[in-house]
Amino acid sequence: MAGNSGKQGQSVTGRALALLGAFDITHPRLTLSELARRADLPLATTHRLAAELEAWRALDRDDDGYYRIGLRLWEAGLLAPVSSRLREIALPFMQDLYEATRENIHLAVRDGFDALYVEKLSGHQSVPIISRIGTRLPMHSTGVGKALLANAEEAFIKAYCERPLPRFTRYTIAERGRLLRELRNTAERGYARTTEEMTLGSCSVAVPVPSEQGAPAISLGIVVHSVRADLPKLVPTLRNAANAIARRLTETADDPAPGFLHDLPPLSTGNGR
Amino acid sequence: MAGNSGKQGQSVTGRALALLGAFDITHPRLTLSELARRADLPLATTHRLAAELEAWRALDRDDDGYYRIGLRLWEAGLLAPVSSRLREIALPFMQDLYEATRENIHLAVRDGFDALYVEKLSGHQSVPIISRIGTRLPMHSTGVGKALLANAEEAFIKAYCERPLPRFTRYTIAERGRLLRELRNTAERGYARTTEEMTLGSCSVAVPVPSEQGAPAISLGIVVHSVRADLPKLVPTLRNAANAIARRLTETADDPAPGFLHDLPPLSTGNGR
DNA sequence: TAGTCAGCTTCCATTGAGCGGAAGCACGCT
DNA sequence: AGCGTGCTTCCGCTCAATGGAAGCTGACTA
Repeated sequence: MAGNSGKQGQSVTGRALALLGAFDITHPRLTLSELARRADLPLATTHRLAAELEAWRALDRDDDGYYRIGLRLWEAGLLAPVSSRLREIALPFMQDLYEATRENIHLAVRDGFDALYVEKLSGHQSVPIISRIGTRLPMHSTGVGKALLANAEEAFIKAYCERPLPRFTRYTIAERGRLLRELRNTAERGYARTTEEMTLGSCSVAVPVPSEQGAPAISLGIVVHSVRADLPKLVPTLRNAANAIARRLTETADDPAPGFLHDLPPLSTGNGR
Repeated sequence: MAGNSGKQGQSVTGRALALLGAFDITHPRLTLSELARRADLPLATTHRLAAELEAWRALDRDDDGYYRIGLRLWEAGLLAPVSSRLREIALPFMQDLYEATRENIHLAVRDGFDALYVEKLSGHQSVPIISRIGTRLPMHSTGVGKALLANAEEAFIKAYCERPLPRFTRYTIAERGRLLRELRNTAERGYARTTEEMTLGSCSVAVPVPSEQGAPAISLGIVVHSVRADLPKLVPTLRNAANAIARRLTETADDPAPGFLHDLPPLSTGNGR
C-alpha cells in the first residue's frame, strides 16, 4: 500500500472490509484494540480507518468506546436482493403460516455449503431455537438445510458429503452413507424432516421453494417442539406457501425497484443525524 | 489520493463507501456506468473498487452485469444493534400484536429528522402501505413518527417544525402551528394518531417505547384501513407491548451477544460460496 | 458486410494518500 | 507515585491508487 506498510500487496479497501468482517454474532461490539487484533491490522491504521467508517456510519461508536456496526451499513445491507426482494415477497406468506401454527417459520437460501437464514418468524409460544436472520447453519442438520441439499445438483451433494459433517446431538446424521440415503428419501418424498438433529427437543419439516435454473435455491420450513406429532400434516400448507412465493418471484422477476414505490414523494435523503 | 487523481483530499475508503451509498431503494441494481455516475467517480476507478467490493461480496454482480448489494454486506448489517438487539427483542411482541389484529405492525427509531423503520410485519389482510424495513419517513405524517417527535426534547421539536413539512395528502399536518398543537395533544394523550396523513385510506395509532436518557428513541405502531373505527381501542394492547419491549431492553442491556448463543458449535465461517 | 456507438475492461507512468512506529494522553489499579 | 492498558496524534517515507487512453465486445444500423 501507499506508505511504509509491513505487509505489501494489501489494498486499503481490503483493510476497511477486514474491519467490517471483524464483527460477528458472538462479537457484535469491539473495542479499538480488539478490532485491530481481529482484523490483523496495526492499531494506528485501525484507528484511522475506523474513524472514516464511523464518519459514514458504517460503524457506530458507543459512549463507552465500543465500535458496533453502524445504522447506515444496516440500511445499505437491506438493499440486497435477499432482503429487498425475497423477504419482502415471502413475508406475508410466512405470516399466514405463523398464524396457522404459531411456530417458528424459517426462510433460507443456499450459500456455499451453508443454509443462510433470510427470515425467521417466531412468537412467544414458539420453541426457542438458535436460528437468527443472517445466521448460517449446516445443511445436514436443519430442516431448511436438508430441503436445499436434497434438491441440489448431484455433484454438489457429493461434495457436501465429503466434507466433515459436524454432530450437534446424538440424532444428527453425521455419517456419509446415511446422509446420502436420507437425502434421496427427502427428494422423493418432496419435503425434508428433522427430529432433534440440530437441537434436542425440536423437530422440523421444510420444503424447497421451486426456482428456475440459475436462480438461488430457497427453502421454507417450520420448527416445532418435538412433542407435536402431527408435523407432516403441515406439509401441504407449507408447500402451498412455497409455491405461492415462487410464483410471485417469477411474476416480479424484472421489477427493478421492489414494491409499489417507484417515484417516491420528496423524502429526506436518508442521511439523517 | 495516491496517484494522479482529479480531486485531491478524498480517501479510498470514502470512495468505496460512496459506491455503497450509490444504491438506494429506487436504485437497488446499477450498471457500472450508473454506479460511476451516481458515486461521482471516474469509470476506471469505479471498476477497480467495485471489483474489490465484489470479491468480498459487499457487492454482487448479476449475470447481466448489474451490481447489487452483496450478501456479505447484508450479513454484516444485521449485526447492527437495531437488528441484532432491538428487532430480536421486539419481534415476538410484534407477532402477538399481529396475531391480535392482522394489521401492519411497525417498529421505528428516531434517526436525525426521520422515523427509520426497523421492523414491519404485514400479512395479506393488512392495508398495503409504502413503509419497508430500512425506509425513512417523515415524523409529522406517520404514526410512529409522531410518537417519536411528540416525546422528543422541546428544542428538537422546534427545530423539526422550522424545516419544510412536506405534504402527502390533503390531511397531512403541514402547518407549523397545527403540528405543534397536535404534538402537544399527542404527548398528553400518550399515543399518536394519524388519519390518512401519509396515505389516503389508512390510519394509525402509535406509542413511544419508554427508553432511558441517552438511549435511542423507539416507537411502536399499527396501521389499519381507515374504515376501522375502533383504532384507539388498540392502544392499551400496544402500550403493553411497548412496555414489555422496554423492560426486555433494559434487562438485557449489557449482554454483549444477543440471544442464547454464546459459544456456538463449530459452524462454518460464514464465508461460503 | 462494414460502420457507429455505448459500455465494459485493461494498461501503466505518475504521485500524494496511506502507512505505522513512536511519543504523548488518559484512565484505573495498586 | 508508579505501573499498565488502551486510545489518540504526529509525521517523514513510499508504493498503492489513480484515471486517461487504448482496446474490446455486442447491439443496432445502413
